[in-house]
Amino acid sequence: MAIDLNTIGDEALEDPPTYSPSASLSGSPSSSICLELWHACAGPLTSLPRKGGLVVYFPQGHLEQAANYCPKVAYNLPPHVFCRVVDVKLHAEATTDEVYAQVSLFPENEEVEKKFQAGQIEGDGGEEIDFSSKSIAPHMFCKTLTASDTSTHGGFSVPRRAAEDCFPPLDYKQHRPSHELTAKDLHGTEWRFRHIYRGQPRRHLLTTGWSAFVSKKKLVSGDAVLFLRAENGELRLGIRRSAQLKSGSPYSVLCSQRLNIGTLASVANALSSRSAFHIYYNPRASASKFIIPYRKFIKIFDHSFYVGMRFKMRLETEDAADRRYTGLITAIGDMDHLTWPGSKWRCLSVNWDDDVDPTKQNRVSPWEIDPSSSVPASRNLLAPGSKRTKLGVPSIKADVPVPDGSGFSDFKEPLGFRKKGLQGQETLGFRAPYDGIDVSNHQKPVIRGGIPDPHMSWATGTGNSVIIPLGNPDTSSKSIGFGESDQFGALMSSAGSRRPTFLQGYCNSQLHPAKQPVQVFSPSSVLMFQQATGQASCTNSKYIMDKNSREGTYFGCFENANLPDGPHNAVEDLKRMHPPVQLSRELNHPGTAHATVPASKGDCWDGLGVLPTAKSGCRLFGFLLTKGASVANEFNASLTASPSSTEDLDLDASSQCTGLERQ
Amino acid sequence: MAIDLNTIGDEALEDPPTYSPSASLSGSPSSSICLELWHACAGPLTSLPRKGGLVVYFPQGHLEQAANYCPKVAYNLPPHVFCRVVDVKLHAEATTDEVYAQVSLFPENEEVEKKFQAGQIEGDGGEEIDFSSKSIAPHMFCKTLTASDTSTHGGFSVPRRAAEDCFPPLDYKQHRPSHELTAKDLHGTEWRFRHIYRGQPRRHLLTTGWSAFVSKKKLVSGDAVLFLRAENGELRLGIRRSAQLKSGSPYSVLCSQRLNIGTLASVANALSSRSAFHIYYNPRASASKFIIPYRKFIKIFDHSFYVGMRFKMRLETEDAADRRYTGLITAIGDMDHLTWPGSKWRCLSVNWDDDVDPTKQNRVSPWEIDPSSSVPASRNLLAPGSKRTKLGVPSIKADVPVPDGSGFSDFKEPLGFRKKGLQGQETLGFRAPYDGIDVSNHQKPVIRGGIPDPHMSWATGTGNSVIIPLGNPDTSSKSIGFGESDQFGALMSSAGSRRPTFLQGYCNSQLHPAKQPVQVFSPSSVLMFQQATGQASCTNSKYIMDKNSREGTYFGCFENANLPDGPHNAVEDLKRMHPPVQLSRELNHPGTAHATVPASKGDCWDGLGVLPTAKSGCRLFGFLLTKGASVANEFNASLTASPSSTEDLDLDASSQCTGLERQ
DNA sequence: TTGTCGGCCGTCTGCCGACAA
DNA sequence: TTGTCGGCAGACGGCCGACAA
Repeated sequence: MAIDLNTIGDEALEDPPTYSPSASLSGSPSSSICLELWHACAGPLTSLPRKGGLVVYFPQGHLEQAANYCPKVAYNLPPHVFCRVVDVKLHAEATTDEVYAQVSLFPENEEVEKKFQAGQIEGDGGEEIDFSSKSIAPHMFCKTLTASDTSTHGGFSVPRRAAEDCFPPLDYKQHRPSHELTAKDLHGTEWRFRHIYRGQPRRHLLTTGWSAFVSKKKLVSGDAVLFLRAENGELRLGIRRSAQLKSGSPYSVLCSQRLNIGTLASVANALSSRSAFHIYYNPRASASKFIIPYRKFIKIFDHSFYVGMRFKMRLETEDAADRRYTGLITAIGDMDHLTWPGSKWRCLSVNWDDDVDPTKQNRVSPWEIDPSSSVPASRNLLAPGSKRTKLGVPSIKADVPVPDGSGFSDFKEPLGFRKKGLQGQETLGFRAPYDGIDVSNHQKPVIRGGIPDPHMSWATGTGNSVIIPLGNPDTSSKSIGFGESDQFGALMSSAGSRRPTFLQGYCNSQLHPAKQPVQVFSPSSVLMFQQATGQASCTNSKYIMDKNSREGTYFGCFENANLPDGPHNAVEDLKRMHPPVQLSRELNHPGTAHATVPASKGDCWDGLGVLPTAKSGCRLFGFLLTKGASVANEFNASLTASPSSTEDLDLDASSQCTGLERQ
Repeated sequence: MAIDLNTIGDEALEDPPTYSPSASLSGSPSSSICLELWHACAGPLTSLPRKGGLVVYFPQGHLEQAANYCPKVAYNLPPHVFCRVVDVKLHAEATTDEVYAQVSLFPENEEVEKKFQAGQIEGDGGEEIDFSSKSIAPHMFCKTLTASDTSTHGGFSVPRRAAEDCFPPLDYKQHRPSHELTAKDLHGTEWRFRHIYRGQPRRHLLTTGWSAFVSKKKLVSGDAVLFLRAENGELRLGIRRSAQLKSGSPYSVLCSQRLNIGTLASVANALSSRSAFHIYYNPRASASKFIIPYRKFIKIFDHSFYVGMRFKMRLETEDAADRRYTGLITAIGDMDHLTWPGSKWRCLSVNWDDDVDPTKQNRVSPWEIDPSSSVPASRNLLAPGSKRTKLGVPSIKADVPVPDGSGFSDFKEPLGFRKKGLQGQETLGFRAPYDGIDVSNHQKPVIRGGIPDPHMSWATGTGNSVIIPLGNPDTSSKSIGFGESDQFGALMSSAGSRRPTFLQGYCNSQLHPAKQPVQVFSPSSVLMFQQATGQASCTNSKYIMDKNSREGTYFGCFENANLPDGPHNAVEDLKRMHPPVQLSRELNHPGTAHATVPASKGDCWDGLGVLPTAKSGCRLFGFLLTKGASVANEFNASLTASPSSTEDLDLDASSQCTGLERQ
């Protein structure tokens, strides 16, 4: 077993994570998962939470991963669950080699969170093990299989440098040097191949044994295999299936079952009983992680996120390489307000500069992105101080900065919603509070102020975070049927700490029998609590909203529907401050300000999900050996260069049915 | 869809069962299960409860079926659960074609049971659809596959009568008449075969298409296929895998998962909340059904069951044929007294006259067997009236017959237990109460007596049923910490109805929050209740027993451990009445009385699980076409006649791995 | 009547270098 | 440097009647 401990983040070394490498459920108990191999199969962007660390768990993202297999029932779970990582186990599906991790989480209450914020808990901020490129096993390569590689006609063509680096050396003095290789897969199963150096010109090939591997693993062209030489010289062998087959394919039946079995129901159960629960995380099933280190999550409140902001983000490319893309925030708002009000999960709608959008991912979470450093200057210049004056919005309170209401465009919303809107105010969105000149002296008021600063939780939803300092907390809490005002008050005072307590705690479960709906204490979850108690449904809220503020848009179902008139009007005023004119102009011409984008071919990528990927690449020492400048070009080239190769793509050694049966 | 309604029992026609034929979960939604085919695949002995009927559900048997896959946790469930059948759905596993039924049950309370007994509920006594031979589809055949059938070398040899009866006629004037057949499997998938009549001598063969079917269904020699011609002429095609592969094989992964998911936990949940629950019943996974019509179950109290009694019983033979076996009851007692005290599930230990014991089934449930009509006379002559006198056991009460204590032999018990026993009284067992001359005038006291007759529930456990008339119910209930004496009293009075209320009701669940352990009301469950409340553990009972009565044997942990001294001594006296001498003599020579057994080769059958079955048989119109007198001989013959055929048995078209990989 | 075998032929598997991208 | 192809040989699939149980 060669687990490289140096693949673990430096800060974590004080409390070395004791990973529990584990065989898959149906595998032999003696086999164990090689961490390096697991990560190599999981992909370059995969990271894992550290055992003992504090994390935020997003049921919404979890459900998103499992959505293909189980009904979308949220069980009244809060959008953010504050947890400690009890254990992390690495697994691989026995039948498909799909990698997944079993993460055991224990729900924490806000006491721990407060202590952590106050610095009373040191060094376990939930650092995740991000397998940085330096720590990846040095002797490894990953090759996307060609039609020839997967055809029954021949063997596997090994890239020269890969063979020289990873495989035992051959005796090149011989005419056709060859020997037998042995490689272990994730389950510890050994695979033997004949490695030969032959042909004119000479090349490395795997012949005997290769086709058995292909058919047993049901590999098709476009899938990738990776070889990895461990420090003890042992060879490891993993596979990474192509992204196209990921959804809807029957090969992950078992995994789906594992995800399926009471996914969120068991979580809800664990939260109400304050017991540990287990999450199965498939790093290749969904682009976004739904367990995020608390420290990483909290950082999003140190940055401004505003519509029109440029950012960078790492994404996995078609050939499973790590690439940095750039994009533009087009809107900020709840992804599914009815079910997950105030969730930060994928609350940013984005447009990509680059022409490739692997998973059609037009929504990202704030912690996933990297604010582009070249932009803020120009953005600051655009800050419409004059507009604010021009619109004549009253400054409500001098020392409490007010988020402005611009920045949300519903240009992606269906027309049906748009028609409900009124005079261009179709949607409700909020810019980050510290954006612009007016609030420049409030860049970091959080640390200074002992006074609750609700704007820190801007993304919690626009409603309560604005209202509380303006209106009467008691009134608002009563108006929404939140009976336990002392708890609410406790929450308010806790907001005086370094950071606001927006995560959902479960500390008072003793006071409430388990039969009650899951308790939520943060303002952002008030609406959810209403739903649970049945005192007010979101439909009702929406009705009030439509009636009073005519906010009938998709994101219009906000908590502010329950506000008294005063604050509510203030919110409406805020929205008028920044009409979306400037935004939409910028969005319609994304290349104007920052022409880093090549001639956009975004439209032609819609067909990618249908066509097979004949392109291939080889990764060696983190260096992409694939030739060609653009992925798109390479893809097209392979299509035009070998039009007849599609017949090979149909070959599947495991299905040798006769013509009769095929009919 | 051709569901033959005439396959359903006649009595049920007044309320025709609306079966819900259902595709397997992962199958196509349009396909539907053919009832005839389902039953043909399930086996000749399979029966199904009727929708709307009253049944007894045995968690113990359920757990037995699922035991291969899930932990044996009984969740404090009572041994017998009285239910109404809400729905019955037929399914077939998509990947394995395993048939199973989803039975939805609703727990009933004893009120309904009482009404039913009093005749106030008519005509829904839970008749089951027993597919009697007359109702089986007339045009069907089932053939166990030979090595040649499953080899890739050739096709499928169709028995002549089968082909003439089930397949469309060929034009025999042609030299080699042939045409194409189409048959639908359980999922509605069509399979096409070339049917040809050729060879010298002429024979029917399925050639093209056959091997694809074999490899797709992963059939091996020993498995059976069955063809069935529906009334509309459509051909159906099913498979029955050989019994050898049933346990431990990976092919029923999905089914196991379905069984696994909280098998008994969900039942316990449903009982405590009085809601319906769903049972997956695999008719081929276990020999005994665990959902029994109430009427059938209650009949066991009309018959005597005593040690030494001869009986007949239908069992499925090796080649899935329905055969009648005869045997002898060797003991009567709980199968697992610790977990299921008083359970009637397989409470009879038996010895088989016949040399074949397919599932090594040495325990049966009373409703499974048919009392042999030829035996009782001789048995009555053996009734040891003289012995009773000889032992000097006092007659406790003249008009209350006393069960005698003979009849249980522990010759199958491990020695470790035996050593704990004392002077030949190693075990505690009870003969049926109406056995012998002394009680011959009590043959049917149940209907006559308005007085509670505890002996009716002889199998409920020996303790309370003996004690109650002798001792003071209040005393005994207090001594075991049964706090709710009024409920206990209610139970006692309910025992005055036509039949004793031994089934577990759940009518009072409103009074008890769900968090309490499952409520049980019958005397037989007292010990279980103790365990749940923690006031007395079975270990304690055992300790008392060892101390007072020195009953440290396997079946010694009975309720009577808690009895006051008086009745307890009576029980000890009862045990002394019939030392197991006579019984063991009879058991050691099973052939003496009824020499219906051929020269027994029982020992040589131990190896059956290892060797492949090369034997085959063909069933046509319920007539077994297989030649050969004894199954054992046939098996041996095939081994000696074709020693080289074993290489064919190894062939598996789906695994074409190279020699390299095989190593 | 039917299970197994040898004969036979067509297809598939899989190793080789040629060729070209 | 390596993806694909034609050539080639051996393995396998699968249809046939012979033979015998």
